[in-house]
Amino acid sequence: MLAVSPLRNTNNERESEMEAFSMGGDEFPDISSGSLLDSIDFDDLFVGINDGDLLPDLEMDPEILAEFSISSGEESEINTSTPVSVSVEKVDEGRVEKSASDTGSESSLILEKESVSKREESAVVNQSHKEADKRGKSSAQSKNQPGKRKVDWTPELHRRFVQAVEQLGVDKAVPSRILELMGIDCLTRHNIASHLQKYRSHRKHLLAREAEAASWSQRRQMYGTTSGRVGKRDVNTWLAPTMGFPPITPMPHFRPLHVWGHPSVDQSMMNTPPPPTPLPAWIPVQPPHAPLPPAADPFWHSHHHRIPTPGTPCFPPRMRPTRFPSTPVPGIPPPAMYKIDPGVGVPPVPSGQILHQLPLDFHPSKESIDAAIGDALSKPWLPLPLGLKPPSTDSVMVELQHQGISKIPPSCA
DNA sequence: GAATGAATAT
DNA sequence: TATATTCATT
Repeated sequence: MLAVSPLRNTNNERESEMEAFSMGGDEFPDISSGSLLDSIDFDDLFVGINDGDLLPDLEMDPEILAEFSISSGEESEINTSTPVSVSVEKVDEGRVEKSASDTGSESSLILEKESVSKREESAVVNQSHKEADKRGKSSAQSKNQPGKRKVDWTPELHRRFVQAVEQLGVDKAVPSRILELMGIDCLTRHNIASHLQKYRSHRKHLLAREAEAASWSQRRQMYGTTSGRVGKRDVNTWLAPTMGFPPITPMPHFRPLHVWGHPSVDQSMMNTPPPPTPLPAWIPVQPPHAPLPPAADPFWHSHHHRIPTPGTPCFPPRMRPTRFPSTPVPGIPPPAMYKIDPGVGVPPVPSGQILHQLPLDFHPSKESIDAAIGDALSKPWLPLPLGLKPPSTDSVMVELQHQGISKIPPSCA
């Protein structure tokens, strides 16, 4: 069972950038435990990603979402020292072939679809048709030769990266060690260094914003604004997800789950209410002072995440939304809106919180919407947040319109 | 010489 | 924008 710590929304980002999200409890495995990461079923965090049926507009096959790609100008090769299934895609003049998988016969896609709970790690190497230059080296040696390969940091690869960084400690994580822990031979220290640079940069950014949020919190207290309630309606007291970027401090007794396989989150984020931020106009039916969806981590907006990545909030599987009319937004086709009736066992999601964006046709049948929503809600871990992008014509926004919600359903325990 | 990380290039 | 590459530093 997950105990939910005081959860607060940190929606203070004006840049549509994912901030932090977390839920957790003291019943998570201790952070100091070496088996912590192993104890987490990361696939639960990615529920929904592999729902190919709901994701018709992916620019790549759903299975690749959990894979990483490396573009190469020549052959591809992956050697893994860890039990990571590796799928190698060769792309040669439009021809794509899967050439390897630890399943021996099935692609990781199939495995992921068939077994949601099974942790599937896979890698994809995409090879471009650029001029090969082996320079007399073996394929392993020539991997990632300058200008030859480009590592595509997919969620899965990033998760492994984060896992390694956390294992080492953010301050002690250096490329060589990270590479070692990741156990993906097709990566080079330079690849890691580059990504680490970005990772640290983002971490620094988060720290700065956290300080800003803390400042806002102080101001709100000074001005007597009660956090968590505006008027008669509760607003967000729940912390938005922290995407795959670094926990700032260890949390020995608080193990929030969040996306990207991040097993931990900065505790300071857990107690920092966001500054009031104007809601984007495209979000219909927003109550006054309703919180924004959590600002998105850059990874959320990468090409891998054109669909929402599952976050931590969870809903009772039995919950079903009911439709309600949406408020038209000039210039933006009104998304199909659903409300989720207030009920017991729903996490403290704020009113107005976007819960799920379903890449459906804009005018799908009621049945298909209901089926899609129902499918989403049936998952113990609902994907969220959905970023701040306006609903596209092929998406359906699901928005929580009610609340009065205070406890975690047993399904999340 | 290798590793690192920041700056810069692509 | 994301990643690769360069370069100064250790």
